[in-house]
Amino acid sequence: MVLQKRLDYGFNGYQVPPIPRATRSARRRGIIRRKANGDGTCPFDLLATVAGKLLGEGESSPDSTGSARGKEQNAIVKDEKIKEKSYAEGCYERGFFISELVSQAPVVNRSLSELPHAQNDTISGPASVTMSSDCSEKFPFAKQFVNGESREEEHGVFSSCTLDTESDKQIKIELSNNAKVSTSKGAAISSSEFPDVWDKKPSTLLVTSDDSVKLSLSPYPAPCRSFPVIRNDVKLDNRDDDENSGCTQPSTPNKASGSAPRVRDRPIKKLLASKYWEENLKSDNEGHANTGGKTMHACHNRNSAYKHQRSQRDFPFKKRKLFKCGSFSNSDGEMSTDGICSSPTSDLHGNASGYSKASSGGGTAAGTSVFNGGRASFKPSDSCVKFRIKSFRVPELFVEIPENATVGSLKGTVMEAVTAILGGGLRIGVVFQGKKVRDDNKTLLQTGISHDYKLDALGFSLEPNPIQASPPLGPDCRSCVLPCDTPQPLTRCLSPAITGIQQGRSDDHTGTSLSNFVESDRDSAPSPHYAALEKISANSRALVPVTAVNAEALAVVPLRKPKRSEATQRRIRRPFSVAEVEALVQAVEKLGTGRWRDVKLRAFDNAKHRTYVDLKDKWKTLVHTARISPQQRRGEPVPQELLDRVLTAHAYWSQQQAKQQMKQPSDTYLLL
DNA sequence: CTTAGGG
DNA sequence: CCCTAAG
Repeated sequence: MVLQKRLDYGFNGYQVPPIPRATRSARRRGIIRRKANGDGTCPFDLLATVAGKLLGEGESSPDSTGSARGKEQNAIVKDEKIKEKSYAEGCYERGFFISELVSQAPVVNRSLSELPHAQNDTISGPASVTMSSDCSEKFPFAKQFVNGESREEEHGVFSSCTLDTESDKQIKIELSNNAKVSTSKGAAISSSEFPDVWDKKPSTLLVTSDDSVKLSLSPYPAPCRSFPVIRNDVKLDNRDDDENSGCTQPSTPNKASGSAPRVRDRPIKKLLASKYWEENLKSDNEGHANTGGKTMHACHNRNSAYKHQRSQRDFPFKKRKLFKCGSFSNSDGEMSTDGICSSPTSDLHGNASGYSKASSGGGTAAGTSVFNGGRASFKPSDSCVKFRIKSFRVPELFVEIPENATVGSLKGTVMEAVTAILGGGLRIGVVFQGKKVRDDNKTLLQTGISHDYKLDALGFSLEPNPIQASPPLGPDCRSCVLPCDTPQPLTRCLSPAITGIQQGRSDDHTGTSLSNFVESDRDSAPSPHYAALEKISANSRALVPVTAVNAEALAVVPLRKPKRSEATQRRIRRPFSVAEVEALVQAVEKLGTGRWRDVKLRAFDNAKHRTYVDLKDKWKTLVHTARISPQQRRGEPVPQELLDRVLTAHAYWSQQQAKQQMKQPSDTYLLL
């Protein structure tokens, strides 16, 4: 048995890098453009699989004339803004795809079952995948929560993971220190429940069926303290008898898990799932140079989020240490996840030091078997680092679709895009102490990621697959991975984007600004407003201590209104090309300075992004450029010949203007 | 809305 | 490029 220390990290969210925005014209054409995804070797494959299923079979498939959307189908969105908005607010909601996925439970089930089973691995403990969605929410996009737990004795990969789209969507990951890096990456997907909080009010519905898995939603009673969010867990179980795949109605709210339809936890499933992911991750990660990470933010709120699509381009993500686990020392191999690692509370309070010592000695046996029981797992002795992924935001997608397309097709298209991304577009990057950890085979301990380390130095990033990576941001964007600061101020943990999302409903300002932001983006063209993004990224805290995610945070965070507000995004800089300069010079030579509107019409009528003010400014800079030494000039060199003409024309028209000036005054004078 | 200029 | 005053 191997003693392991576990680490728990909380992820607040991921931000996915935006995909280059299509030009306006392109947008008009209405075609979706998204990057093809690479191979599906990412942790999200599972999701992708599900999504794929959806697309293929689900009613929700895009083009399908889904009955559900009947009303909407005929609706045609004519206004670009509207379209974007809808995308932004609707389609992109992660709730959207996730919920969709969930609804397709059967698929999930299948995926899991299909996962290769590692023979060597021993799995113990609960292996159940829990998905929950909260129907209570009006939000069309149900929130889903997926919780999977798996355990591997020998490797102790990760215990469990939770994917929650709830307002606080989070994914929690637990790893043992011995876990390999790759594992950790994979782990991101799994999470465990927090005993304390969650268990208290387990309203879990189990849904199962052979082919289909059903989801039930029952809101999790809001945790008293730490988790403000309400969760509903649905567990998926394979039942032969159950053929129905539909989603169970949320009606049965709180059945205790026990009483519930019965949950057969199949450790195997979980394990498989985890393994599956892990493997994918490994393969994916290996050999790939890490390119600029992109971060994905999860959208917490229905509304908000998507206004920032552009910004999604990079997403840094951060993590924080929930609480100091350091005290735990560990344990052996336990992988029991739930108990120990999961619940922040317990860790924080009681277990810590005491256990560690005690257990470290001989905990082996316990560790292994622990898992079966489920609760038993509570061995405090492990030192773990907890991760909590608060949410995922879908990376910016480009969608162009004909105006006469149906809403259904739009949805489908978006789904497709999302699926593609999940399927192969992302990789997980680990950054520790400012360096990317490329060696997937190192253990966390070897890497230095241990419970007693400052997790602040650890960061995760979602990176686009090189293949489909979106260009926009430079390869090196520091902003991609941001380590979290100290866990202290919860408020600080929330990035504007996230915050906005979370509070979107309540905070009008935020919403507005976000939307505006988007709008401006649109106008501006190709490149995203990086600056804005960067800002957001910088401030955002993808990872947050689990404890952090609470009411406190939620309650507090009045989003600070973006000062200049994203709404007023600066237009992107677009250097004038030599050709443009040529056209400008020619026009000015003919029309003179002072008639910028005419110049615009004459030479730049087609360049919507060039306003007459821009032309005037450019002329101003050209004159300046022409007067300085070539060595002092920057940017694309302008042929001297043009600069000479600039000076000549400028001199000429200045003279003309002067003449006019002279005349006027004189006339006036004369009049007087 | 255009110009003109400063920032 | 932005912002603004001024026409």
